[in-house]
Order: sequence, then structure tokens, then C-alpha cells
Amino acid sequence: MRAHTGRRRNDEARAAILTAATDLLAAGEPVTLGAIAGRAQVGKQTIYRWWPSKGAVVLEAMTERARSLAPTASTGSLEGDLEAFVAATFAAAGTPEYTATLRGIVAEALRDEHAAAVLAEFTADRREQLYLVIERWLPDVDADLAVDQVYGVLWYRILIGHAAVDDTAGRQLAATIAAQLRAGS
Amino acid sequence: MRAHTGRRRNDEARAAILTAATDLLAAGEPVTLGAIAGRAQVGKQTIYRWWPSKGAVVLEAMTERARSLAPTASTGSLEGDLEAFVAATFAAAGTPEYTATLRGIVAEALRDEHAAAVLAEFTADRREQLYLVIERWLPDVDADLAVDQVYGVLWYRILIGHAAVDDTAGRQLAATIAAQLRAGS
DNA sequence: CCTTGACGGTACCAACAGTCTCGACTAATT
DNA sequence: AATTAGTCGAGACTGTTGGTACCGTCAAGG
Repeated sequence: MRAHTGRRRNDEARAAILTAATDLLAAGEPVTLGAIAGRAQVGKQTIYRWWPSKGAVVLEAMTERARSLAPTASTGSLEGDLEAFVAATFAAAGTPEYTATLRGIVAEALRDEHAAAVLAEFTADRREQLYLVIERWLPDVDADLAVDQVYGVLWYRILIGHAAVDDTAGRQLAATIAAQLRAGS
Repeated sequence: MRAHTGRRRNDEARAAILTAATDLLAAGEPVTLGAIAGRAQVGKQTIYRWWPSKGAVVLEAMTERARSLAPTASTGSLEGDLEAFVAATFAAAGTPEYTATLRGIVAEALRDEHAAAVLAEFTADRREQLYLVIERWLPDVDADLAVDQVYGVLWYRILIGHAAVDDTAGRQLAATIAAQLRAGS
């Protein structure tokens, strides 16, 4: 096993590809691989050298962006923490660009197994964040169902589009879930 | 406006098309238009004469099948009715064929506006059924969020696949939602 | 028997995911 | 400095699919 030789991976290209992907998603334009490559000023092969499929690119782009939404500092109570986290999540996910992006991601995941795997990872990460918020106050409660209720309502509304995904909805749901968790402990 | 002349619509062809669509979905095979037409022994044009897009066909096929799942007779309590309905829904939706079908439908809806409209109608119908169950016992409660919690968990788990969608999960969720509704009334 | 319109079948088109090849470039090894 | 390995952007190419156009045929009303 000899050391690496040859030209190294261009990180600017990587960043440009991910940025192009999120830009297209957010703009509502069709996210084709040609469009990503064109906008990133990159050859298609450069994309396929590093990602197994188009869906994987899109999901990685999205995942990077979502890292910004982390649980905030404690507010002093389960109710407060939960409300802050869930409301922030709903408010962020409810913006038109973000909604379009999340829909696009599900579409990718449903026809590409690589993308599905990354989506599973992404959602697991999100659930874990919420679980941590709950566990801080109620370490012994089984919160799996409660967590699924929160993200279930979020994704369901995003996909179907029949009801609002916003700050207010998030607050209402958080209060409901908090009461449910307290009753179950 | 003259009366209708010419050959009439062949209802066998319509049925064959819808059956072929559900068969393919259930079998997990790729649901392409050519495959539907081939399996139904039908020309592609015959499909496009009656449906605006592939997604519309698939969704109509699915909707017809889902009509079978209706709310059952009352068991004597909110808790009982809710548990019966939700558990039956989860049990039905959790079977591998049905899960595959539902995923396929979302995939169609995400890239075809006709399909999206039909999916919106379909899910609205499902919510209405659940709402009726609740309203029978708690006519004055605002059940919108509770309904979304039920179907949210269902769809979320179906799409991500991280947790079971079965009888047991349905029962647990139904009990939780029933308690929540009682507390809120 | 003639017109109307649906039928099955198939050739066709455009868009797209993914592969392959090309000459140019860059970094480690010799 | 020369060699070698591996990346780069670019674009041609393949295969599949959704959707359209056209064919000759079949059924029903006038």
C-alpha cells in the first residue's frame, strides 16, 4: 500500500456541488444532475466520483444545511425547552424554500436507496436531538412515540400541505406532547 | 349538442388498468407506464385518454382499494373506538405490500401535480373518517392536531421505516391520543 | 352503410440518470 | 526533471421512462 499520489480532491468543487444542489432545491427548479453540474461548473463525473447517486448528493447538501438547527440552551422546564425546540423546528421547516427542499429529498429517497439511507440517518439524528431535550427532564420516560408524533406531524403536513407548519403549530404540538409525557411518567 | 355516438368506453379496460397498477405496486416492481399498459393488455393511449398522468392512475387505483378500510361499529367508548380504528389502520398499512404501495404513491404525488391533488383528497378522506370517530364521543373538541398526530406517525414511519407500523403501535398511539383528547375537553 | 369515437399496438420524441472517454492539470515518488 | 497516479471540466453516449402521434380495427348510433 503506497501513499497517495496524484492530484488531490478539490474541496471547492465539493462545496460548489452541494451549494448548487441546495440552490436548485430552494429555487424550485428541477434538480437534475446536469443542472447541478452546470451550476457548480463541474463535470458530471466529478460528482459521481464522490457520490453514488444524485439523491445522495441532494441529501448530503440538505443534511449539511440542517446541522444549523441544534437544540438551544435550557429554558428551565420541559415545557419551555420542548416549545423552544419544536417551534423553532416548525418555523424553519415551514418556510417555502425549506418545505420544497424537504419534499424534494423525500422524492429522492423514495427512488434511490442511497438517498433513503442518508435520509434515515438524517431523521434519526433529528429524533435524537429531540430525545435529548426530553431526556434532560424525564430521563426514565419512553419518548419514542412522542418523538415520532412531533416529526410525524411535521413531515405529514409538509408532504400533504393541508395544514400550517409554523411557529404556532409547533407551540401547540409541544404543549400537547409535554403534557402527554408528564402523564406517562 | 348531439347525442353520443361511436364506440363506448370499455370498463373492462379501465378495471384492468387499475388492477395492473396496484399489482405492480404491491409486487414492488417498477411501476412504469409501459408495464401497466403491458400487464393490462392495453394501449398506452387508452390510459392517457382517461387519466392525465401516470400518477393519477396509480393514485386512483390505490384509492379504490383503500375504500375497504372504513370505521367499524362503535365499541361503547372513545377509547375502544379509537383503538379499533387506529389499530386496524396501522395493521393494514403496515403490511409490506401496502407499505410499498403507499410509498409509491407519495413518490408519484411528489412529481406529478395531478397525483398530488388526488393524494390530498385521499388523505383528507382518511382524516375525516378518524374525525368522525372522535366526534361521536367528543363533539366539541378540536381534534385537528390529534388526527394529524395519528396519521403523522403512520406516514412518517412508513416513509422512514425506522419503527414498526403494526397493531401494537396503533393501540399504543390510540390510547395516548384518547387521553390527550379527554384532557383537552 | 356511413360516421363517430374508443380500441390495441407501435413508432416516436424529449428529458434524465448514469457511464465512458478525453485532454489538461497537480502532487507525490523516483 | 521525469514519471506516475489520480483529479479536474467537458461533453458524447446509452438506456429507460413519461408522454404524444399515428395506424388500422372495432363497436354503436343515425
